[in-house]
Amino acid sequence: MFRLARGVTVTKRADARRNEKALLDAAAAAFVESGVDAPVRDIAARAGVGVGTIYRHFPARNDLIVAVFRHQVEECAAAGPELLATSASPHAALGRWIEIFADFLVTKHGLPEALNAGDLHAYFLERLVPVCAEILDAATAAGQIVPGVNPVGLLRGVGNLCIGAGRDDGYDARQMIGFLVEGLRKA
Amino acid sequence: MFRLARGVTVTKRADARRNEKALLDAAAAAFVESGVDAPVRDIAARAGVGVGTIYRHFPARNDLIVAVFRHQVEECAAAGPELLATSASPHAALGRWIEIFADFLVTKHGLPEALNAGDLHAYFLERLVPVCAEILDAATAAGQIVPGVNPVGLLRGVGNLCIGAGRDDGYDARQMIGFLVEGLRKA
DNA sequence: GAACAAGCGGAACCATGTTCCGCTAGAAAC
DNA sequence: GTTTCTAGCGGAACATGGTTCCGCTTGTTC
Repeated sequence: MFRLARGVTVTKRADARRNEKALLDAAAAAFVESGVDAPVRDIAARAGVGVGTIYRHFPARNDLIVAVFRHQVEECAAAGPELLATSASPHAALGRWIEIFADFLVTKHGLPEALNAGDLHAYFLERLVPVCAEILDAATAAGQIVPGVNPVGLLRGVGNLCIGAGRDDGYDARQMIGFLVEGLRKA
Repeated sequence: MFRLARGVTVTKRADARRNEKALLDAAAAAFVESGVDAPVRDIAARAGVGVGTIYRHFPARNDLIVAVFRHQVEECAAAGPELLATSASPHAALGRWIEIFADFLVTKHGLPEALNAGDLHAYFLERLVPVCAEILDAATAAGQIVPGVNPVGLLRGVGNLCIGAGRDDGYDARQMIGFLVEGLRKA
């Protein structure tokens, strides 16, 4: 993998690279079809590889999940500063950003649940907390929300509220999230 | 079990009654110690019975959970009308009742998660939704909260917010629930 | 084309919920 | 007290899911 003598080769073997791509594609498809709970074996079969191959590329199931959604998390993170710059007010930016975050979660069957169980947090929160903090700071500075709102707490709260959205019982995650954001307002 | 001829006997066998009690006690203890995810086998061992016995008394794991917490759910349900009668305002009653509900969930390791997964809903929600609806109606009628808040949605939202409380990362479920209830207020 | 190890496949392992069935032992009948 | 019947029991066995392991394959280099 890391051939350092005689012409610094740092490339993986061709088949390994191919398999990793195939796995990401297969996982993405499986997640859409069966949710992020799709069994490892199914994903492996879909990609035409053995389970061992999954675990070589992604040491745990969660790592595969993170890899599949990394791009979208990145986009969500990028939306933060942009909204802050273009919105009518920091509180409006906050509301809109949370909406984007929630839309991302709500459309991924089983992701919100998984976020709580596994240690997906590591990456998802690490990437998004600073963005959330920035918006929160701006809104606080503008006197639009109560002081002392913890970005980690807010993100986890919103994530939790997304759980079970999409089952047709009378639960509207977006409405609840709306109430939560509204409740942040300074009285 | 149901001997109807010759002197209507409707009692279970003595050992069966004893085992059911032992199971409830064992489960309660296991839930406190390891959360509601405590393996069925552990509970059986604790009660000194085989797993088969659990499944005869409680057809599914969830039924055991419901049985263990039924009493506390009942208490929570009873608190509703009482609070409505004694609180300064319907919105205050709502806040306090939600607090009681949340306290119940937060102190039961893994219960909020389980509420979403299994079909625990059946009983928990069935019992609590009408109570919540009554308080909500009173608060709406008093013009203290926005109209159209769905009791099922609110209860599930609060339940979701309780997930992961008690892990010492910076998540404060009660704070988030406070924001949510505050967000219900009529602007 | 020989040699080496990166990489592979999938059987095997572990943990969990649930089912099944042969045996045990309450309790009614005498 | 004994017999008889069956409710009820224990726990092996099955299903499903994540993860590990190891002998074999094959890409890559010389």
